Amino acid sequence: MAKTTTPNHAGAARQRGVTMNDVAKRAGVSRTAVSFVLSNRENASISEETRTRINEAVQALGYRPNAGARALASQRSDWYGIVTEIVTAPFAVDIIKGAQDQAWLDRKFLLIAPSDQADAVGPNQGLEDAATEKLLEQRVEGLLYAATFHRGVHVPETAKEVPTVLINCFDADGKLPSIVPDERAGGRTAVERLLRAGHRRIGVINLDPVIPAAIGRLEGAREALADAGLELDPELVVPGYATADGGYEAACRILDRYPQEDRPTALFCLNDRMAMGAYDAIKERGLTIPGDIAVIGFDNQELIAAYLRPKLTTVALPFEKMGALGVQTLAALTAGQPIIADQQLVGCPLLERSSV
Amino acid sequence: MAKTTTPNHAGAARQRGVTMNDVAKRAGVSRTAVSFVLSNRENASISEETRTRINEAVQALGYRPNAGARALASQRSDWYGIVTEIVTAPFAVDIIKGAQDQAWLDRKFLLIAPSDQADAVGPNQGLEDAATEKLLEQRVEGLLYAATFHRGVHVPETAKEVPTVLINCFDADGKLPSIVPDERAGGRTAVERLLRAGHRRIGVINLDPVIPAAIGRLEGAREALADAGLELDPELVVPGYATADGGYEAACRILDRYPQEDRPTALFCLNDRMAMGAYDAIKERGLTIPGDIAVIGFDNQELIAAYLRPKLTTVALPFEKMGALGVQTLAALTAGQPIIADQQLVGCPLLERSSV
DNA sequence: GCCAGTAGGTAACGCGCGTTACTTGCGCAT
DNA sequence: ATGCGCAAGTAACGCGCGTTACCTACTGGC
Repeated sequence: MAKTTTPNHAGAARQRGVTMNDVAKRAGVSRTAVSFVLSNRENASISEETRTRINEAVQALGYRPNAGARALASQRSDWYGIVTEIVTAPFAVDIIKGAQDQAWLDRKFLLIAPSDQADAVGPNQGLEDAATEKLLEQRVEGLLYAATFHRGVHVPETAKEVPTVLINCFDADGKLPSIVPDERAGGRTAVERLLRAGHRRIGVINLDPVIPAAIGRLEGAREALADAGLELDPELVVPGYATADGGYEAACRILDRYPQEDRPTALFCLNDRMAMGAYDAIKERGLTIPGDIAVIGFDNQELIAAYLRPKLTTVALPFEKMGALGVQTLAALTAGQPIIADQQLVGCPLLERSSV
Repeated sequence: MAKTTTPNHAGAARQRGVTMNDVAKRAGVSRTAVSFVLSNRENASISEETRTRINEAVQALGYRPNAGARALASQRSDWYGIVTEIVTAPFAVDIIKGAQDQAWLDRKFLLIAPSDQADAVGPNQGLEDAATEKLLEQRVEGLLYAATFHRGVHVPETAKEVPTVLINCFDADGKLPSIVPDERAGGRTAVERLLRAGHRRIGVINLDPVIPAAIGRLEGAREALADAGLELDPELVVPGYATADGGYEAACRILDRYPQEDRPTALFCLNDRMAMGAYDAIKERGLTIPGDIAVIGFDNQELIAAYLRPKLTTVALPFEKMGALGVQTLAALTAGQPIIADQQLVGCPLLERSSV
């Protein structure tokens, strides 16, 4: 039996990688000692001298722990998974940033799985299942679901094997904890800002009235007006498609409907894209912003709000903070701690620019 | 010694997960047989009957393979890693989408690591190193580096232990393969479009002249003009900051400098943000787009280009395609295949809208 | 009646590491 | 001299799985 004893694809360029055994051998100690040093075990007793010898060996060999093996042995992966449509509809990409930053701080790794891979044609649900499945195969310790816009969603059944938190959406049928923007407070903030600038007659360019964003923001607007002893005039609330064109048309309707003295002096646009269209309508009529008409938006879509002329004052959706809070909640959940509430609301800060 | 023999955090909710052994036991076969069935080994001989019995057991128990253990045993992780600043500067997020889609098709998983974590304060380089290190600990089979804008970069030394491909950037000092947009051809495309519409006198709103995007796009513009027997008038090339304001100012300068009959009839803005500002300058002067002045942009920043009024005709940066090509190149590299070229150029398609 | 060949499996090793139980040497009080 | 306690380690098991080498019918050809 004169077989060569190199079962591993030995000739190839891929070197086997240095293991703990190599380090141990070089330092003249047992592998266990190396493991103790590398994982900083308090109680285990290793002399300062061998400790440094081991560390030197690690340096010299360029040893790098194998995360997979570590996960296998320790029964914990240090991974969270996030399944999201954001990768393909990047509007709310800051959620990922916030989540990732927070995960990094916690020494966790965030696995990002897209929820709408065109792997197989079919109803979207199946594809989310595939993404979830893939993440569970990686033995993630917790799952995050993130949506591009605030709405109710259905989460695959399999997800419930592991702690799960929803971000910018909520569980339409179950009891999963979620993190969503405080739309109502945001709407209030926007209108209060306009009132503070002296406006009494405020037009509202509304979104599709059934979505949570529209419901909440409008409710907040109503509250702010009520606090000032005013009522929201239903005639001044006009709906539009959530686009620049939609905003343009809605603004035209609202501006052309009244004689100058009855015309609203401010417009609350329920998102920045519509505000962008409203700008055009206002400028077309020879009116100035904010001199003749003040405009306030919502969402803080940087690419629009910061580049419009004049720059758009708007209420920001706290994507990054929601992402971070999602990871924090997940950490609490996996640690077995009770969570604060089923649904956590995150405030929407006002961003002052130049349109009010 | 009446110790309880449950070393695992047994009381907790976290069940141990069903393993291959469980499946084997339930199907009344050896674990090896299960492994053979699950990995679809061609040569191994398993009767059709036991095969279905095993599959039934898998279903019944809800068995899910442990990716980490599989990676450990098979010495291949099926992971690629991508290091990128895109997560925090989402302009080019489509690179991730393209890469991820392609990875998914290849049954690979893409680990996304942000390159600018504020983990420790210090020069950016160190942080990229940390991200790279973390990915290598996961034993990724290949590395991708993606930048938000086309430029030269320095890649951490450690990255070179594994096949590496750069996307939307290139190795400033070494020989790593890269995927970048064909800026020159894109510039040519833009100007050819304007020429085709009959324009002879074309103003160019330039970026910082030293960056690859500016150099390439301008060179392409020059070529297109030369093909038509024209020369690029240096006076008509005005630089500006890469913002809406910068575009506004540059457009003002260019529009106010000439009497009407000498005024350029078209503006080639080297990015869409500047085009956005140019729109304002044009409209302010009572001119129409594209009637009096045609405008063409570059980058195809959806949020701007598709929402400007009129919608902006522009040349798109092929982010998604570059991401996909990056993964394909990586696949070739890890398979030991030779790659096509050190630097692959990807074409920039024209997106016709309404501003020309 | 015997051997070769094949279908249908199984035992056992190793991947790299965490962890527990155990061993060894040594100083010190009795 | 003996026993005790502690510092400083080490041997060995198991995590879940891929893989190789082997084993046991059973069939067919001569």
